[in-house]
Amino acid sequence: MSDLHPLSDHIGFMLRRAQLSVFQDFQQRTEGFDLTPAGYSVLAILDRHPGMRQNKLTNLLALKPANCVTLINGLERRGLVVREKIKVAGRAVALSLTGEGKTLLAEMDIQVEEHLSLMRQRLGSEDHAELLRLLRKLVESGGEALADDLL
Amino acid sequence: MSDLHPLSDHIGFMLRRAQLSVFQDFQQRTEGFDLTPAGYSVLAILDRHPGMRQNKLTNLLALKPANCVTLINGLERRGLVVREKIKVAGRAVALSLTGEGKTLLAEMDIQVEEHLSLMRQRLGSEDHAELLRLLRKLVESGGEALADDLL
DNA sequence: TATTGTTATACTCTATAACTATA
DNA sequence: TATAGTTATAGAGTATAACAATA
Repeated sequence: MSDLHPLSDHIGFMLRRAQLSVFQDFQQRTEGFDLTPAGYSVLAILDRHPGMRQNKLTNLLALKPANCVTLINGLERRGLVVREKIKVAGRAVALSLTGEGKTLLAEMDIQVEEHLSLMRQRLGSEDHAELLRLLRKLVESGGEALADDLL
Repeated sequence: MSDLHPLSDHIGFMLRRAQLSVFQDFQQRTEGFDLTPAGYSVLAILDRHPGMRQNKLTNLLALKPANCVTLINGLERRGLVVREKIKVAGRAVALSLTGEGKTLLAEMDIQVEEHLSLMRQRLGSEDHAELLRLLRKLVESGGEALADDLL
């Protein structure tokens, strides 16, 4: 097992390298949509869970609240997302996609699906599924809930 | 398969989450050494491959040359690494650890081994090996050579 | 003169603390 | 007054282009 690269069995290093490779393909394919992976994530989540609070979104994406604000501001300014005040606690806000947001997401999803396809192709279907399983296991074993109490 | 988190089968998203989790543990355990994961990587590689050129290091770590300079500057200023001019081509430089660099690395490696142990424990030995294999496969299938022509 | 390294700089991401608004 | 969000700001990480030094 290659002692060639002394870091090739450091999980953190390999995760970084893998992420680099995957993000690069993602970004190339979604050029022109002017959405970072993070921005895309927001749209993708709000599409399936409209009315989600910023709070919750922050947890699901593992962002800091302050940075989430900036992210949403940008999406709102572009008319992709709306904030609606709700009466639950404090300053709470419900987030949803606008029609424009849904449209953009749908268009972008075509590219994203191709991206996911290529990743699956690069690994082979079986290994691809296995990798996802292992990543979930790693994250969850670290005490991070992936889906938390989603609702 | 949880449609709970709409992104849990996006490889890029999961890689980010996993890296977050792994790096967090790495950083906690190596607090006090005042070395980022990148800085550690440099020491670890130079320890096993003394005399390596900056050039090559840049490739192995997937850094930009300009950023590698800054990184090495810091390590050199701290007396952990030395640059020696060599006569190959252009401005070429050979990098090596100083005694101090070796000492620091050795101390840090104790913590790093504990970190790697925990990761192995979190996944189980078998899954841990499997994850490494899949990450390597993913990176290499992306056209990135992990060990290149290392020498 | 091609190769390698360096400088300067800017942009994005992430992190922290202090502040605001509302049930 | 606890909760949710916001502002301001600083630091790390990463990217690009133009430049310098040497075989």
